[in-house]
Amino acid sequence: MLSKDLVAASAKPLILSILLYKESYGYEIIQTVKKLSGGNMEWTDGMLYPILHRLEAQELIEATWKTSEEGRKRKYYRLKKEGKAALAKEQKHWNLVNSTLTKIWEDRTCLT
Amino acid sequence: MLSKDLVAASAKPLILSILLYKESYGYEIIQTVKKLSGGNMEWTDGMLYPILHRLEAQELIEATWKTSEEGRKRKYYRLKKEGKAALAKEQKHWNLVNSTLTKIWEDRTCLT
DNA sequence: AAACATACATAGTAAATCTATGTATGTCAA
DNA sequence: TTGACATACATAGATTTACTATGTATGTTT
Repeated sequence: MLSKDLVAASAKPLILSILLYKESYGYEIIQTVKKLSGGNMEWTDGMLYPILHRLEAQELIEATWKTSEEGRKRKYYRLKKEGKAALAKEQKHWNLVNSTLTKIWEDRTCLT
Repeated sequence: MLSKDLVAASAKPLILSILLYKESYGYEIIQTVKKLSGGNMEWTDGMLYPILHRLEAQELIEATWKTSEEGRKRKYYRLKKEGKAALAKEQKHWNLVNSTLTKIWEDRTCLT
């Protein structure tokens, strides 16, 4: 089970990344994350929806209600311009931390 | 400025990694992290000490007071066996999330 | 002797989280 | 046709967490 902290740190970049290439809605995002992670990340809807609402409040994404052919209503989220910029920043930060960790994991002499 | 979440998620693996190869103490750990990250990660002592205390309570690290040649007292932390195992787990989890993000960043077709 | 760097500690406020719960509807098998 | 299950979204509020602000102490430099 992934730590709370790691889930928290990766949720925002993951969601924004998923929405970068196509609109999606809560339920589908959960499935996408599960699939992408090889079944290791299993988000609950109760944790995702508040995050989506927050990202929407921050104007990084925006929502539209649509009705699918089967008649089911879904709230589709789309990445806004500000969201794209935020994603770039998230990506930069993640890579910074990742390279710091990688450095120490691959080369112990970096500590001296 | 790195997000709170990212700092939280990386603090534990970073500290354990630093202690894997040599004993260290709070003040020095802060400097090591700063140096390793190219100046991008600047931890405050107020956030680090509670984490060290927690890791100690979890028996992942253990502390010994020592007096340096200049007469200054320092609390040196050392990685315990359980800490090594915990680090391996942290590393595995981090890499899992990292590869999920990397996958989506490098290959948009993975979403389809 | 003042300023600064080194070194550790924690109370308590401030904030975030996400579990538990609720609503609603479509599909399919028995 | 009804019960089970999957789909789909929402949020109050208890619980947990984080870390700022503050305090102590001492060595070094100017």
